[in-house]
Amino acid sequence: MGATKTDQFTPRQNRIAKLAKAVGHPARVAIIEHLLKVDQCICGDIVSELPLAQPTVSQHLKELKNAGLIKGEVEGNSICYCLDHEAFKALDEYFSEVVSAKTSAECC
Amino acid sequence: MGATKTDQFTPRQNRIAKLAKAVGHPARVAIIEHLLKVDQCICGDIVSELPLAQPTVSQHLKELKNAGLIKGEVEGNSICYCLDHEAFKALDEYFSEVVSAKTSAECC
DNA sequence: TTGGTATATCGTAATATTACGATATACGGT
DNA sequence: ACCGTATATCGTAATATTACGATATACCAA
Repeated sequence: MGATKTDQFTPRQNRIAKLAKAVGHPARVAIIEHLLKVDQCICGDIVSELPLAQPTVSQHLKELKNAGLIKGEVEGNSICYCLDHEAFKALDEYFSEVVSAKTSAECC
Repeated sequence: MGATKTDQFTPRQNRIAKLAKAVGHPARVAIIEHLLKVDQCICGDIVSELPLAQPTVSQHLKELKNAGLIKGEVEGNSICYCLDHEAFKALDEYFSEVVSAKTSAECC
């Protein structure tokens, strides 16, 4: 026990969960924020922006990439990562749906 | 080591991460979906909708509540939980911002 | 008050995540 | 070829999450 029963849920549920999970760490939120701020692909400098050691940052980047939130490759002596717009759009659409489906029932 | 360094990040980063993390499990996405579908507070029946045992579902509900995504209380022999609209709005706004901040730089 | 039903909590095993030192890899400059 | 810089991977310790059986709690109905 302990492992998530991925196969028991729908592909959509798993996809949203995977994307949201990747956003579910402040370091990764900070990385996303930084990618937005520099308004272009990261070419170095991520580590110095975060209060974490270099291997830890690398690991977070790997998870963001694995979840499909960022894309890019290492280019020579620096990395070139940027946000994957499609993934964020999927999240945006999901939460828009939830918000707009607001029910009239407010018993709590 | 191993614990998230929460105090090293901004409150906003931590808040978004906390909310997103709570969505980051397919069982919890399924619970949210169910809450939307029944279009009202849950009055029983969550366990039978999910492929998980009752204590596990209860634990997931606790986490959703702890993160602020749902609110409600136990009422007699059934629970009365519903989505906390504000929390989802916060997520919606966050991802809208990210999506709309799409940069022209697309080097990857 | 006893029994049935519904949810929560406890305890705990299996697994996953987080963090980082040490080390590997890869490129650019000299 | 060698060095400095930048990123990735390995190994591993600390912690968190996930899942569920057993049990507790709370309510309603008869």
